[in-house]
Amino acid sequence: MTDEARLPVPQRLLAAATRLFADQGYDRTSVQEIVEAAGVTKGALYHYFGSKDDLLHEIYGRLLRLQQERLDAVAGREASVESRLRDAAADVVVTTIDNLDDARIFFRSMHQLSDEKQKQVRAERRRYHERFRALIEEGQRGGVFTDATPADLVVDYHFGSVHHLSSWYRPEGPLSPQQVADHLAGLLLRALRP
Amino acid sequence: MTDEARLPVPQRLLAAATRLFADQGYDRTSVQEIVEAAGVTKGALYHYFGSKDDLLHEIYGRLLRLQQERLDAVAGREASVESRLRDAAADVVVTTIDNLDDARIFFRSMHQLSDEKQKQVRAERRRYHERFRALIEEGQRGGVFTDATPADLVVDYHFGSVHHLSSWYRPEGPLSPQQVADHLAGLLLRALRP
Amino acid sequence: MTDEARLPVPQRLLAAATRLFADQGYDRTSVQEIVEAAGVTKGALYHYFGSKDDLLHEIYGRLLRLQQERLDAVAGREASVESRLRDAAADVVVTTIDNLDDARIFFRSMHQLSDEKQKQVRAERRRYHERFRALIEEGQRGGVFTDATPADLVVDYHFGSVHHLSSWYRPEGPLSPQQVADHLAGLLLRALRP
Amino acid sequence: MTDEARLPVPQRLLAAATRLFADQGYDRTSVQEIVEAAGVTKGALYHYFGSKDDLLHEIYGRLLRLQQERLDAVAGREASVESRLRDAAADVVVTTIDNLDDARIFFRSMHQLSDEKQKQVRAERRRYHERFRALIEEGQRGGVFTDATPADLVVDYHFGSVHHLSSWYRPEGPLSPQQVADHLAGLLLRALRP
DNA sequence: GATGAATGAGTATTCATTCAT
DNA sequence: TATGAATGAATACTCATTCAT
Repeated sequence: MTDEARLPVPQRLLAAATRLFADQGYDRTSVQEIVEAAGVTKGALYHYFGSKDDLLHEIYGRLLRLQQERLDAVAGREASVESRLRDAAADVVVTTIDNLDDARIFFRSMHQLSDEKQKQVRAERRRYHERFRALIEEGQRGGVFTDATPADLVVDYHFGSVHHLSSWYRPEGPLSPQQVADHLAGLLLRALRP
Repeated sequence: MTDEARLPVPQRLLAAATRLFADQGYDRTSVQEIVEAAGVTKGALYHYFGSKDDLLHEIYGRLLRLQQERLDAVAGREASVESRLRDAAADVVVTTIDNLDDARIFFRSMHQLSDEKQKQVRAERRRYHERFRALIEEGQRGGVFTDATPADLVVDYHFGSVHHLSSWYRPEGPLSPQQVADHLAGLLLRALRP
Repeated sequence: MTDEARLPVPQRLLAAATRLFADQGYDRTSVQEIVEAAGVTKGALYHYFGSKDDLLHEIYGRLLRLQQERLDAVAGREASVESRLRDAAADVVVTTIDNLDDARIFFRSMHQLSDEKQKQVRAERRRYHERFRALIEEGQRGGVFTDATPADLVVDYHFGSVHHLSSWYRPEGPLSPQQVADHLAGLLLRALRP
Repeated sequence: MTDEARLPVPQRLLAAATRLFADQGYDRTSVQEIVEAAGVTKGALYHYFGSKDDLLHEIYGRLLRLQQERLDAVAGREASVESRLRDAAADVVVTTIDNLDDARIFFRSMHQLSDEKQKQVRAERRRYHERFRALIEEGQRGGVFTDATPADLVVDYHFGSVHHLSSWYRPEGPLSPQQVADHLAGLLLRALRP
């Protein structure tokens, strides 16, 4: 609170909204609660954001941009496809856990965005999905991964487990984010062995 | 509609609520919409259900009971642990797809249940989780599955992909429910190879 | 108030809205003021009326129907065209004064109706206008009225003065509604002398 | 727009406000819309005008001063009272049509002025009304106009039709402003024939 | 069993105005 | 002169639930 209180108003609003949306869900969080938590008035919120929906969209955008950047970096590296896929699979787990509030909102409240913004988000997610799938297909073509399962399905298999993290992962649990990431990447790579 | 119109009132309400909750989400669906879709009045709804929350809880219960029964049946069969796990993993995929509206509600609206009912649901899900985990541990102890990854994490890995089905599976897509189930069970079993 | 308090809720709301819209204008009157004046809650208002706009529309409809009926009756009588026009011209003045609140709302707030409802009202007013114009044209064809001025313009001339009544007429003034009506009808008829 | 963009800021604001008030009504037009249309900021508006109300008052003042000047000029001419009344009656029609946006605002939004400013405007209109009435009374005393109708009522009769212009006159219609003016003045003069 | 009128607390959003810069 | 962030009160409308019939 004392930390956040020093931030500029828009960031303060975004931080408050993120916490509340993650805890209570988008529909259950009122604009009034957000502005109270941020220590500003409604007028200030609507000065910076066009609507409650805009806040949600901005939270999505933040996480999407972060993960897309990291995937692009990892996938573009000079290394074996196995190594790149393992790193990509593990990295998305770590960054999801590091931004667990954002992730929880992402998977729980996406369908509460306006139709128009939902379309936009879906397009960005598709780009992410396709980049990831390309890695798998590269390995399948090279024979280092089995092609027993269509690459699309493999992507959905892995991302299901990433989404699910926000349902069960607790920071106070026995496994560090990196350990969880290594395990989940390991499962994926083993499932792809020819 | 003509089918549903013949059902007894409580079932008609449940069917209408399921469709609407799946399409719009729990919070976005008003009691008025439900009773209109079911062709009854508010008084009738409150005659059979104590609250809007009760409807949601009943929808959960229906799916949970179904999947628990099927898991118990499969896990109790006389067969190798590999065969039983493969069947259990595939079965939950098929029944999830067969009840995709219920599943969508399950994963999207659970946190909108009252705290008390949420606790109850969580307890039932834990029972399901534990039964599934026991199968994996059995295989690990017998050496037919690797124990590189803790059984708990494996369960979460698989159930992540099951939850995720309601985000991407479309009946009009190229894969039948059984085909998807076989692929996902295959991935799980391959990941568990020693 | 004691009178109105006994009326059914919808009429009570309409009476309260009429008084307030006439006094303060549509935009300056809040739904809260209306329900307080009617002694009910907002929920009750929205139970009977879909929107604030609906109240306004209903007030219009009431006056329009009344005046259309009376014009049709007068114009359809067996009498000279001069006599029928004089009666019609005077009658609309009297009923406007008798419903001065409705009339004030009519001329001051029509453009605050939703576009869709405005269209509807305009169509109904056109019907009224045309019936009135037909009387004038009948007299012009028969030579009892001059055709120096197009009938359309004559109708607008007269209705201008009718609309204007709500700006200046005061019940406590020196002229009774009937006296005002006779004078205004007299002016019209004199202006139409060949 | 390019024309207006060159005007000094206060005139630009007044021009934008006039257009918007005429189109949407005073209450439906926000200060934000006005400053955006004028290409300035809120601070600038409040630098030149004390309030939104002031803009409306200034628009009134502009039209009132114009019409008062013209009436004084016409009424003071050396000519028969018939000729002066005809010219005055026609002139107010032409200047109303030439400033139809102002006129629309005048008749539609006057009651949205603050009480104090409304009083001021009413006093100025009364002066106008009285000057016009004096012409009619002059003709009645001289026997060139009938005194069958009180002069006050005759003024209201004519001004009703002037107010009404903003409801029906369209520049693209068949009659020019001068033609409409001649017709309406003709009706008035015929109605006053002894 | 079932109705539907009524409640009352809640929702997101708008807006004229102020004021430190 | 002019900015634009911020206020605070108001706005129309929604909704789960109750209850007399």
